[in-house]
Amino acid sequence: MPAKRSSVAYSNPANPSAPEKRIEMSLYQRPAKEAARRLIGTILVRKIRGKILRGRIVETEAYLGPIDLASHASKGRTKRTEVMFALPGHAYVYLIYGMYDMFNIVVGAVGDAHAVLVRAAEPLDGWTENLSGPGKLARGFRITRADNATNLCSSDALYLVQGERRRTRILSTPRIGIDYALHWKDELLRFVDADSKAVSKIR
DNA sequence: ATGTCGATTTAC
DNA sequence: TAAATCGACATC
Repeated sequence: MPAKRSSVAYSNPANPSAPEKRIEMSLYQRPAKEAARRLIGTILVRKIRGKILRGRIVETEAYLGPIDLASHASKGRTKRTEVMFALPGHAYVYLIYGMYDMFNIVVGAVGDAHAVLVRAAEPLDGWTENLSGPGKLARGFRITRADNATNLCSSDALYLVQGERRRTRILSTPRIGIDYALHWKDELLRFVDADSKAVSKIR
């Protein structure tokens, strides 16, 4: 019997009877700058080894495809970047510095190669874990390259749901760790929840 | 086949 | 301030 594929999951401990609404393609189909901003405050859900890990996303960065010198897509369509060019709504996970996996969400239209790097989250449900920083976030959620190309709209193990509806002050800043990217290093493509203590760093 | 370097983290 | 650690990519 295959697992049920539904956009609704009943796993909100704060209110078990309240269905969580899955983030669907309509959000992922937006350009990276817009998607990155809208993803602040949403909840990342990971089901692994019979457990559910949840965290509220508080920091993201937008990567704008081939024209963006900070994006891997600027190197062209390769085996590694193929998912970015072909699969909006799917995960793009890659290894950096030989030891950290980076969790990205492919966004935009097919061929745009836009992506959003998820950089920090607040652990929920009493889960105590430092998720402030992209390497630590992926490690905490047990996300690895094995999760590359996962469909976030249909996977039962990795997906996003709507956060609690509330006003969230969002700040934009330059992106972190891309000083090599010429003028692109100054673009305001990093988004943070201005009131969260879980943001990886101030700037 | 070989050299360079990174969308980071941690320790000194 | 620098090491860790390895795969992607460019170049030879």
